[in-house]
Amino acid sequence: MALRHAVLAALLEGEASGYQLAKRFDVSVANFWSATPQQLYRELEQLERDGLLSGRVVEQRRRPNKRVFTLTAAGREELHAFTAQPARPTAIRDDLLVKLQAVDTGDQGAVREAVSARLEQSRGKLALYDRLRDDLLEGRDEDEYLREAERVGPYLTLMAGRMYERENIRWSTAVLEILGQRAAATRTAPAHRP
Amino acid sequence: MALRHAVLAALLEGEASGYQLAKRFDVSVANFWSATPQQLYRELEQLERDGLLSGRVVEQRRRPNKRVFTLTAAGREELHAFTAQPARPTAIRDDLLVKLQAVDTGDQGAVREAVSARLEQSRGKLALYDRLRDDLLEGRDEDEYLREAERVGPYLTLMAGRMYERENIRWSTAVLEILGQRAAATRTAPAHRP
DNA sequence: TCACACATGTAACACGTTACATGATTTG
DNA sequence: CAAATCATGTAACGTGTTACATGTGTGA
Repeated sequence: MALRHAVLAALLEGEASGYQLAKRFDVSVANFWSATPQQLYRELEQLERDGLLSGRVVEQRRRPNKRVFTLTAAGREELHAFTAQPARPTAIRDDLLVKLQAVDTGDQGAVREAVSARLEQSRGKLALYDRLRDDLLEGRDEDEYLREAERVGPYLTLMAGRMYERENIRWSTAVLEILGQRAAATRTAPAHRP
Repeated sequence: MALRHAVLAALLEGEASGYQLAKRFDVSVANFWSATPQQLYRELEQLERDGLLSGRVVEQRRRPNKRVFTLTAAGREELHAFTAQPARPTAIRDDLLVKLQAVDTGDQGAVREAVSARLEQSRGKLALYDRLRDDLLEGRDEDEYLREAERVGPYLTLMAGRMYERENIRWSTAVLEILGQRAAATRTAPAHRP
C-alpha cells in the first residue's frame, strides 16, 4: 500500500488535480515512485473516500473543470505513521537487465541499441534533475540550503535520483565498451562461439 | 510480460525446480528481477503449457519428488525475440524514498533507522555480490574473463548490482550525515521548525 | 488543420503479495 | 527437540498496465 503514501507525499508539495499530479509523477516523483494517470485517479478517489484528502471542484473558463485535492489532517497523520514503519526492501525489476542477462544467446546488436537508449535516457534525466536542483537551491550552496531549508526530503530524494542516473551512465558506458570489444573479437576470431 | 522472460533468462543457468528457481531469484537474479515463489510456480505452469519449458518429475529418496524445468527450443527463441525488442524504461518504486520525501513532516528517528537498515542491507548484498563475482572469475582478472568467457550477461548484470549497492551505501551514508546534523541543529536552535 | 496540452474517466486484464496448508528430513 | 531446509501448492486480494472514450483550447 505504498502508492497511497507516495500520493500523500507528493501532495506535500501542494494541492493538485489528477492531471497535475500525473505531471508531478513524471518529473520529481519519478525519483522514488512511478504510477500511471489511471492509478492516480483511482487512488485519489479512495483517498478522498477514506478522508485522507479533501477534493474541491475548481471551475475554469475555457478549460474543463478540475477537481483539486489537498491533504487533510488525517492524511498527514497517515503519512507520519507510514514514515514510522520500517521500510521494506526494494524490489528491482529492470527489463534491460533481463535482456542483458540473456545477451549471449540473444540479439547482440539490439541489446547494444537498448543500452545506448538507456544511456541517452539517463543523460536526459540527469540534466532534468540538475535543473530541478538549481531550482531548489535558489542560488545557495548545498550546505547553506541544508541548514536553512524547511524541508530536506525532496532534496534527499532528488540526490538519490541524480546518483542513480550518474551510476546508470557509468554502467551503460562500460557495458557498451565491453559488448563492442566482444563483437569485434567475434568477427575476427569467433572460436568460442559455435 | 517480463516475468516470463526473467524466468527464461534464469533457466539459461541450467534446469531448475520451482523451489530451486526461487533460491536463484533470491541470489543472482535479484540483481535484475524479483519474484515470489508463488509467482514462479504460476509462471512455470504457464510456460510449460505454452511449450517454452519442458518439465519432468525427478524422483528422490527421502525428499518429496520435484518437477525440474528446462528451456525448450521455443523457449530460447522466445528469449531471443525478447532481447530484440526495445527495453521499456524502468519504473522506480522505493518505499524508503517515499518516507524520505516525507521526512520533514514524519518521524525523523524512525526514518533514520530505516536508512541505517538499508545501509546495512546494501553492505550485505555487496559482500554477497563480491563473492559471486569471485566465483565467476575463477581466479582470472576481469579483462581475461571478458575475453574468454562464453557468457558475459551474468557478469554484466552482476556489475550493475554491485554498482547499485555501492551507490546505495554512498547515498545512505550521506543522508545519515545530513539528517544527523539537522537533528543536532534542531535540538540547539529549533527556530525554523514551529 | 494537425498535433499537443488540458482534463477525467471506464473496463478488462496482467502481475504481484500475503496468508494459509502440508509434510518429511536435516542441522544445531 | 526446535528450527531450518526441501518441496509444492491454493485462495484471495491488492496493485499496475493497456486500451478505449470524450471533448475543448492553443500553438505551429
